Amino acid sequence: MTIRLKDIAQDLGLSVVTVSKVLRNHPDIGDATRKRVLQRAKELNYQPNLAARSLVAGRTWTLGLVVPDLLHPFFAVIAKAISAAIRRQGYSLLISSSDEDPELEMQEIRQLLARRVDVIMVASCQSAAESGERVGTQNTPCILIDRRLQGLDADFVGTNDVQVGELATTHLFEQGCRRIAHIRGPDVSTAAGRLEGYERAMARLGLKRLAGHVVPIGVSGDHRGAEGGHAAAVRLLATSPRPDGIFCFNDPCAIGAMRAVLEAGLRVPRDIALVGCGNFPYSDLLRVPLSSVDQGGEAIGRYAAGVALKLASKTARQRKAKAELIPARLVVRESSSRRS
Amino acid sequence: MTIRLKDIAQDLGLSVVTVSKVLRNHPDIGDATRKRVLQRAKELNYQPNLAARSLVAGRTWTLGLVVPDLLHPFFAVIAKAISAAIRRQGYSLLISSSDEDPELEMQEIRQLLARRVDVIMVASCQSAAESGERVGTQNTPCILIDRRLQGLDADFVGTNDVQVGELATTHLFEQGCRRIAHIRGPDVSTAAGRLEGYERAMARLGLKRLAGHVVPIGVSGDHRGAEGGHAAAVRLLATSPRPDGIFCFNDPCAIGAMRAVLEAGLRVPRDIALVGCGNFPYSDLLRVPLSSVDQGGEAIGRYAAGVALKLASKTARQRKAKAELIPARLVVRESSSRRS
DNA sequence: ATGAAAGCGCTAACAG
DNA sequence: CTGTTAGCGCTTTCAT
Repeated sequence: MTIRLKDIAQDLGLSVVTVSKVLRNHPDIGDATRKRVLQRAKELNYQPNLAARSLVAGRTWTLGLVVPDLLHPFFAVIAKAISAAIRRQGYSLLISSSDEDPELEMQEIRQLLARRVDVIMVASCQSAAESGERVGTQNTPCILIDRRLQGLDADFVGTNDVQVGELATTHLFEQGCRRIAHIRGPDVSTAAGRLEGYERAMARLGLKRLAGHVVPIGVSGDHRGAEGGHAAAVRLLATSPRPDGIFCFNDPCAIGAMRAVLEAGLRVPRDIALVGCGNFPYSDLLRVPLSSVDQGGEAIGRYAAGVALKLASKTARQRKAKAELIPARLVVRESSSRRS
Repeated sequence: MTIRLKDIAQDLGLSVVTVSKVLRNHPDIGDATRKRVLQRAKELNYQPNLAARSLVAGRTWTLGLVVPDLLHPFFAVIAKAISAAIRRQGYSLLISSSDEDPELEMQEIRQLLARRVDVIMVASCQSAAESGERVGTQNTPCILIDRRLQGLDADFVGTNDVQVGELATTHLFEQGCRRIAHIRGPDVSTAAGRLEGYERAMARLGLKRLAGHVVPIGVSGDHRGAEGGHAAAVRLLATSPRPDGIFCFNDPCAIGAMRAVLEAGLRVPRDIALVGCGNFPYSDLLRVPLSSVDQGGEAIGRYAAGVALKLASKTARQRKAKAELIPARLVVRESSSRRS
């Protein structure tokens, strides 16, 4: 039997209210009583029933997080950072993986709503084209992570994706690349931002975007990203003139592209330089260590947690949704070092 | 305002109970009423308040999972598999990372207990030597994942670690290695099991364990595993005779060891063959693709979820704790292929 | 400084 | 078939 407020009250010949007050540090309680209660509570290892507390308080001290894939290090690091940041405040995190399936994502969100989490954070896999109204979270505050959604007025925390594209493209240029191609991602805001950054940089650098040098990855879902990157790179290798640098919209894609380039008997970075995005933990252990743009996943998680806690304490409700762009950072490795 | 049973009851001129019954498919309800209720509930997008339901039911339909590090792909895959398996039954998963800190782990477990999760699953980072009594979960059922604990009578689901050691060692032998070394892990049950497997295999194969050929990794925590593996390998390289094969207790460790070997100007696998454990997602993209023993993380997660659901439906309480060993599987790659 | 009463949203047991 | 009563464990007035 798990012990209740009532048990320790009866034990001490007090009322439940008194005990409750002591346990929540309510001021007007006699010092003697307070000590007795604290003592007994510890002895019995009393744990307040959060469900009961939630029922009356109307909040659960629980946050919800939905990510496309927990196995993906970028989302794992975000989840971990959030978890660490909210723990100290007594919050817990309900995490679910949508497996890059928009339907499943909706279902998970509904589940979180039913559980009355105080805030929902979601890295959505809904196509950016369809309006974000699908992800309605009623009056539960919602924070979009990493990927924006049209038509949903929610806070956003994610990478500055335009900057990602500019950083990568400019770097390739500086390494001597003049025919810079781009393997673009699926229809989500991150891919669009990176493409835009690529295009801006190309324009600024006075480079022409050659025919067939921007190819879509075709398959979505990072678990299949390497295959997609491979296929896309094969198409790029068939163009003429051939690219001498490729900015891949993420690391799995870049890894697949690298394989395609090497299989074609070309050298990385000499013949074709590569830059990815995500800065996978083991990027520097690859056959050719991969240059990559770091998205600052930990900072994203930390920042999102901060916003969530603010939203959860519901004082500041009804304020305008804000977007926070975490700066990206290029990590140069061998795959793009042509002038060492 | 989130809508309640009462709202839709008043709306329809019914009692709360009737509505409640309809929503839970209670049999004896008039067909007409049932339809009206269902209709209205959908219109209003009614979501039952799980907190209230939990309070009366005494269960939360929530499971807790504590892992040492969510970033670690092995634990991420387990979390993902559990999440997917329980979702269909209407359960959710509270996940927390203990950061390989025993104190934090205890704290997280307490938090989960306070939240009255139906079952706690924990991949503990408590040292195996200290008795598992620290991880007391009162009368909340507990499932140990991956790592066993002395003195705690809980279900266990994890890899057959002795088999891991035997598989790896035997394989190195078959590849022609005769001076097989082992970098052993920290004081947790998995490391002990793998060491035992190594020793059994050595004995069976008639090999002598040479002086200094079993070295501890020194640092714990997988995030620092590569450093530890590097340091350990450096020590191994200084022994005489030098090993010609190393079984590393996990992949990060093996990756560090590989770096040490290559830095010493030796070749992998020609001079020294390497086998790790964990089968990291990107193991085959390393400089020298790494042979590794796959622990069947997904199967572990699936199986643990099954046990948890059984435990949660509390019918079968008080049965004896059982251990389920998921078979390991060797994945051979270049780092140990000496006879191709 | 302490306690009695009421109620959070829901369900179980029984009555009509 | 439908509704009444009671209560899950806790907190919030409001008396005392």
